[in-house]
Amino acid sequence: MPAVLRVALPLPLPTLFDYLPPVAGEPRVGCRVLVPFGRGKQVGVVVAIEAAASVDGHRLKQVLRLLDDTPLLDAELMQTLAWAADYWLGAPGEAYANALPLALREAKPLPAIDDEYWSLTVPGRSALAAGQRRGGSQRLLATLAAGARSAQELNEGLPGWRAAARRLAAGGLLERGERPPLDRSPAASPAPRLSDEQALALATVSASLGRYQPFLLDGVTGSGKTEVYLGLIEQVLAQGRQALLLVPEIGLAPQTVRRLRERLGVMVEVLHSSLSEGDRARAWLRARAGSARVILGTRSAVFTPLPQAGLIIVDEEHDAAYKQQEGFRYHARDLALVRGRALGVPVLLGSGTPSLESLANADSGRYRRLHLRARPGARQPPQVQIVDMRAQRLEHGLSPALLGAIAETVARGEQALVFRNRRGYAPVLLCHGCGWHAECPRCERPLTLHAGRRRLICHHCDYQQRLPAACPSCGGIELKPQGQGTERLEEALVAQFPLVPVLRVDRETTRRRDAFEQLLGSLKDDRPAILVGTQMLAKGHDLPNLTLVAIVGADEGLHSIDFRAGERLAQLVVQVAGRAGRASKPGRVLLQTHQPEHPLLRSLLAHGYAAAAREMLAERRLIQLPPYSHQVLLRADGAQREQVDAFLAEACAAIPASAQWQVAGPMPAPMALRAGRHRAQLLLEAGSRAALHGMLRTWQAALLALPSGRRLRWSLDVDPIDLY
DNA sequence: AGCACGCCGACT
DNA sequence: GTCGGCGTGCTC
Repeated sequence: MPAVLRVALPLPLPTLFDYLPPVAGEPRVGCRVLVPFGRGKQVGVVVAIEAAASVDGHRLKQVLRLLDDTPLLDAELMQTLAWAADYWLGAPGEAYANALPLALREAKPLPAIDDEYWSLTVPGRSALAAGQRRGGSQRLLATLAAGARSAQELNEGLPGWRAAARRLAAGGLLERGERPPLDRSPAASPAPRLSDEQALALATVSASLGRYQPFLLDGVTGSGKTEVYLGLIEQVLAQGRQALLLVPEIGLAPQTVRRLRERLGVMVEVLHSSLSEGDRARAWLRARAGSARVILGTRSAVFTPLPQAGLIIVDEEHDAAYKQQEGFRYHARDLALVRGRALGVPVLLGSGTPSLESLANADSGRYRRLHLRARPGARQPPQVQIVDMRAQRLEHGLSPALLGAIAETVARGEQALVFRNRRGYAPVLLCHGCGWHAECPRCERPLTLHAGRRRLICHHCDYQQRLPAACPSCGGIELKPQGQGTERLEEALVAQFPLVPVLRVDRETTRRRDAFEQLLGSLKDDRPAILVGTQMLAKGHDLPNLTLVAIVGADEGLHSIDFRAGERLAQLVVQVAGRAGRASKPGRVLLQTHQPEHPLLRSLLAHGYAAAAREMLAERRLIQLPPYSHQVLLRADGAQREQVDAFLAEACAAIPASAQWQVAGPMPAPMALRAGRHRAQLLLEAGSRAALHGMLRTWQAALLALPSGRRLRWSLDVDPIDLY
């Protein structure tokens, strides 16, 4: 009886496809196959080998070609991917498509696993010694004289080296190789002395190596989490095993890579979206081969094969960047835990401001908790103080108390950071003549004034228009910016402190690749400066001379409909505040607010994040919100409101009645109109995850069958992290 | 998702 | 009389 191959194809379809085995080769589960599909061809992954097809035999086509002799995806990854597709309601093929780098989803031979290495030839050495070359060629020769380098290393250290390499290789001065030469063995630098808390955390996780155990490492920025990670990775390497380190965004990666390389003395593979597809594939394959020992990456790196897994670390586990917000809506932190269980390795979640989900898991005993409270180097926690904005005479949104504190700081030769989570000049442009304000025609939300570019821009859909000279409604010229964005704060601070450099850090000022790095790099030294910026400033570079952090207008989110607004605000405040003060210089944090008596702020400032989180958890438990209930959100958007409403009404009717779940909505989305499309949603909540999950696939199938769903866009989000 | 098939409007 | 709009259905 001929076997049938069940194949996952990279399409957003809820089904797998059956094929007859190829003429040649022995396909196994986890192998890629090239198959005919419709009029074209697709690369799929063999998910199962069955005795009988699930469709009529005459519809079966034959696999064109087996692409892998041995499975590209091992049993653990196959199992985890199937679990993930099921849990997050993904199309089966989409999970595989997310796991495989693009270059591995083509019907081509696997790229060579060894990196490209360049070294000097004997004539090359003579040429260097004779000083025959200049400029880029000379620099490249000098670099390689110290030992062969990989293309990756040269990219980092010598931009534009490739043209020089081509010239020199043509002259026989250089030679290109494929495998690491033997003379490369970067010496590991010694570990610093650990604090008692660090040593305890290290020993506790270390005792669990070799089996699954989740840990929540609670430690603010600067508390030495990274040293704990490094110590553990060192032990994992010593056991001949691999370590996977996930970070929320790659902006944090360059410094982390450098630190890992210097400390561990091994190559660190970096996997992230801005890598070239070839490099991504090579890194992925090296992990699969086991030659990559330490893998550092963002969300999608959670799919890296780990045949000799020893440890998985998720840094800044509370960060929303771990949740994919489109297509296959998986959560990399949650998936890391699933993989840890399947691989039988500990999973270490680190954060100074853990998510309420993780805190609840620690409370219930599912995670073991580790604390890093003391700051090494006897660093004092910053002193946080509320500035009541009511009844204050404001200077462009800055209170006298705040300006005074900045003045004192720069007078001492130190640096101040003004944090405002809103870019542009002003969030609203208002006509004092008639009350008209500039609004986005496609979102019906106020347009943000960007004074430098003389434009009004919608921050939701990027609609832009020129700044009107007069009110389009009454013709008056009393158009007044309302509220403050970073651009306006910068202007106000420049006017107020003409002798101090004021640097603005937001998407506008850092559009160039490494402008951000450069900007922050220039603040390393001991001169006074004032930084103004958005979220981008919340993490990243260590600024030793920064002693004052002023948070402006962060409390606006407290009125949001999203029940996670408070949690996010608390995390943001703590992360931003953590940037103040280093070693010898104590830090100070000012929180300027209209709601000084708000319970969350009071609790946060009086007792810290842990206490505030505890109160928020108690509240969530009381009103049965996550993590004490489970949610699935059906979002829909379409050109006409009626379409959207009709679809959601039918979707709602398709939910079987049960006491095990509750339905909220259909209701308009918090942004009911965005980029000209009407948006609405339906929320499903349940106390039991299993009960909820039991009905989801059936419901999804019912939704797919609804004709009203075909003319609009809709998606199901399991465990949504925001309600937008 | 991509692509074909299939019936109704403004054009060389 | 056609070219082409996107609604509908299918892909093993």
